Amino acid sequence: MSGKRTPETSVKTALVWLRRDLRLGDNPALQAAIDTGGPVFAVYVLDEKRQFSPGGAQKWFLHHALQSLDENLKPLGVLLILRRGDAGKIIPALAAEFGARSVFWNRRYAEDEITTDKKVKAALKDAGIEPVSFNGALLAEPWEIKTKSGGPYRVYTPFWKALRERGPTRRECPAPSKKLKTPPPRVPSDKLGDWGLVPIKPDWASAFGEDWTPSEKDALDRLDDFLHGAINTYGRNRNRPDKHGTSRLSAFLALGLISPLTIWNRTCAAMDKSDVSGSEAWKFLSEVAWREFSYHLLYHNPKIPTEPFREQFKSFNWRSDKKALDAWRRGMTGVPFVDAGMRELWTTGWMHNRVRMLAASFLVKNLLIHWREGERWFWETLVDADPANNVASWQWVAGSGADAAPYFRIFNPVRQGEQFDPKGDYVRRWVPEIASLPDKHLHDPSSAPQKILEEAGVTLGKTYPKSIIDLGETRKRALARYDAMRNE
DNA sequence: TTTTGAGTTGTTCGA
DNA sequence: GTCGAACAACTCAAA
Repeated sequence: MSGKRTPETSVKTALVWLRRDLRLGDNPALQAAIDTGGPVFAVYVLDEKRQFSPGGAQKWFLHHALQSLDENLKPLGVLLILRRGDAGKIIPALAAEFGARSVFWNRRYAEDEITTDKKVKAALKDAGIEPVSFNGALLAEPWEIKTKSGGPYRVYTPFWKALRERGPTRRECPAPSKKLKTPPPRVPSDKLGDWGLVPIKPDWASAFGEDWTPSEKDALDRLDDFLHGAINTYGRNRNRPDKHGTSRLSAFLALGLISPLTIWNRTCAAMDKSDVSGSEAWKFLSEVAWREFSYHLLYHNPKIPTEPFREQFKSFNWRSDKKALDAWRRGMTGVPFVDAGMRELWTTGWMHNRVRMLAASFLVKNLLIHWREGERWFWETLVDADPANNVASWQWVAGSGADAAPYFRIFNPVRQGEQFDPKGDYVRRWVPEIASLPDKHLHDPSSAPQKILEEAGVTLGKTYPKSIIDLGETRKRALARYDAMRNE
């Protein structure tokens, strides 16, 4: 080593460890690091061995988000350092190398993440470096919302009522704008391009760029657009995959390019100016609150990423069926609404929420395949994969989750299609091989007379798969298996 | 302690 | 086509 990288001892160097909070605005850890007045290093560590390390699709998003973050940090004089490996070792080592007085981060809530953070905390303390953590990810942290008897909520509606009454438990902090007085010295960083986050061959993310511009600015623009448009029809159109009825902010929330508090505050401001219908806006915020509820569940029930929330589901008799699982993943089940969703997911890294529910229901109820298989696939293919949301939502659909729907509520993808994609625009877009079928038969090609199939150029089993299961029979089978579990 | 009302997102069947 | 009931019981949260 040629000399010390350590800055003057009179200057307090700060390190901010960024994770799923890749933004400047409303970032308490970054703000605190900058407020120290000394040089600031920002570090992102990629550790693919960890449970909630971004999956394939999210890596694409991450690549662009880091690029954009770096561009935003530069004018402030904050250096973004990229490292790969065990954060438990890398962060304390870097802090020591920089002669940092403090390390700042925003808290995480999954058991595996908490374990890593505790390890880092202990190592820093041993080295005489101060670890400082903040709430940067939630409106209220899991220990801040309690039932009257002091425990965590296990049902959404009373949780939402309590959260709404309490409101966010911290203030939004503005994006830093002043250039730092003492920029930190240059430090080696991994090259983002070397991480291989963006697929090359095959380039399955080729179409992602049409839907996503992963930057903080794009997140704020999306929110702004939403608050000037779709929010006023949110209640009606949020369930319509054939329309642009949602905010499409999930991917930005998942990697923290925007905070839920910023969403909350700007939505409330739009309501106050009475530009926006209150009932529609509250409906939107209640969806943001579902994310909060999932985080609270995950924190208070650390085993739910792998174990059923409801104990009795431990004995549920899942099927294993590689062929069916594969057909589901590829969007080749022969059930148009399910296939449309699974193809949208593969092509764009995102799937409309209504379709997520019925595609998930199809896997766990009609096919009786374990929700963890679905959870794994979604983790790999969603740009918005979120440790809490993904797990809690899959368990909800499977019936093993908190506040689960009664088991007898089994989605029928044909009925759902008729209801939420009535003109078939969504299915025709993603399943073009049956696009010429008339509306009446589009969601259930097997119902079409041979003549109509021929006219539409559809040969079931050839140009488009025959449905791999009978919806009615598999529904009965699922109910029977649920009964068997209950009677054990 | 006991009681009471309620619980994101559905489907089918029969009148 | 439309409507209400049945589908199961159980657990949660608050009074």
